[in-house]
Amino acid sequence: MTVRTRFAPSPTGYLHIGGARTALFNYLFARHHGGKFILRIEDTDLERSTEESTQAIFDGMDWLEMDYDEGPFYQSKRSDLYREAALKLLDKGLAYKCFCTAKELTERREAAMKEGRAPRYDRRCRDIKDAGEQEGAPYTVRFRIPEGKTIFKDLIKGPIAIEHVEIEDLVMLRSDGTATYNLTVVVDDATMNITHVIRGDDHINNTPKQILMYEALGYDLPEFAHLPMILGSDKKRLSKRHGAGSVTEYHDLGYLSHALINYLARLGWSHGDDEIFSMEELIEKFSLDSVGKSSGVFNPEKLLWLNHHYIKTSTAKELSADIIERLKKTGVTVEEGSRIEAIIDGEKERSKTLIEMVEAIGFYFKDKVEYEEKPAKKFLKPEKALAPLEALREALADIDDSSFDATQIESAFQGLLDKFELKLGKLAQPVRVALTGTSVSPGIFETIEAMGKDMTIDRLTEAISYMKALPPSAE
RNA sequence: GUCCCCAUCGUCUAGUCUGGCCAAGGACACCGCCCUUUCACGGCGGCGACGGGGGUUCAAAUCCCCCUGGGGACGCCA
Repeated sequence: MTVRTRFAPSPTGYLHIGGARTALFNYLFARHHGGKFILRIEDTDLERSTEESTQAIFDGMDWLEMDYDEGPFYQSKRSDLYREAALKLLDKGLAYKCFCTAKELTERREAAMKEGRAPRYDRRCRDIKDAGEQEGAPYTVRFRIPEGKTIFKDLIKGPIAIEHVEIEDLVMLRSDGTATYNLTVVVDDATMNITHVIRGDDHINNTPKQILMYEALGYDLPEFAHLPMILGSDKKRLSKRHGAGSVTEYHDLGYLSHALINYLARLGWSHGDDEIFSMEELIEKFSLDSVGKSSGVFNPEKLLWLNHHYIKTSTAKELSADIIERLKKTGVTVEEGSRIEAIIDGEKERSKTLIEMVEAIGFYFKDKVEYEEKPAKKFLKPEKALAPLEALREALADIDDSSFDATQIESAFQGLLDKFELKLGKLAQPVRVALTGTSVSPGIFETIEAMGKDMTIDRLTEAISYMKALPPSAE
């Protein structure tokens, strides 16, 4: 039997961290077993479902590169199927009509809560004989929960038993005739031949209800696997409060999609002491046996570390399109090619996000350098830096345009160090400030190479003028 | 309130099923040192946990029970 899993979000918001991990585990499990992964949009709640949310979910799936084999299916287009199933149960006496109004139910529930009783439906319409009298009145269809208890073996949590007295006779069809979640899920998972239902453990309590419905409808049961929740740093269920909500927001924040994938995979699942996994490795190694039972706290620091790791190990070529796009948004137009790649290579090891990288390389594209106050004051001192910088400008000008590379630049530096009897740091820092405006940048030779001869000389000239214009120092 | 689930460093986790190899390993974060033209990267080291109590056993992080703590569910939401 081929494995078939599904991700079934309701389009009432974007694809968030928790949903993305559920999708990922379904995806990995299906791929690992050479099965199918299906996307289903659970949009039976017309009030809250929106097209924007549906699109946001697609965007998230796309960004994370989780491709699905079938779907997207929309529950809103399958209402006949659900209705048919509900009517069948009604016919067989496994479901019944309930004439209680929503208002009555809410009142009773609140009263029960207040008195410390279980806020469960009291089954008052279960056996009414005079249903005929109610003819014409709106009603819902409720599933008749039988006596006994349900035990199922969860692939992650192990055996779980729930007494039926704890389960209420749930509404399957609303008074407007539309189906509710527990019915749609069962009908869809059964008719789509889902073999493994992998979802958040907030659904554990729904599982016995659904198993009972599978049985009532005569369907074969799938396997169930309930994933532990992801919590925020306050140990509360993860929400927007804890940082970015939508996964695509992480793209905007400069994260690589694979960093998020790797992070999400390791939150709740492990493979010995390994931390870094390519998608291929995840597919190869993923197993529900290695999924933990306890909930995990979302740790942005570790995500950041992974992001940094993947930036470091990406090639400049791989990053360049994204970086160029981001530069464009800051008003800088750059062509693809070796120059931007050299710039990216210089910055890869020190940028934890692509946003940081764009900020860090901004100096290459500005018309004029803006000196930060502290470094300028410290390093652009005429009495120390003026002569070396002037000499450097000449030495660099002497290098042939075609061989203006780090090696040539380094030997130009070396000549000056000997002449002025300076250590490299004493020369590199003033140069760095002159070129970048800050005291922090990649290696100075690489920076000069990436900047190019003309711009380097222009900026050295600017720094020289700047120092000359300075009032005489008291030192 | 009732039911369900869970419990190893601050966090993610290995180890738990199949008790001894665990005076508990790795990773993130943090701290220190080294490398060094700055910042990073990297290297080395440090800090730091089996929630508590009872059992079972020659032996318990590992098995059992209770307590505590945390999470979840109880909708004409999904």
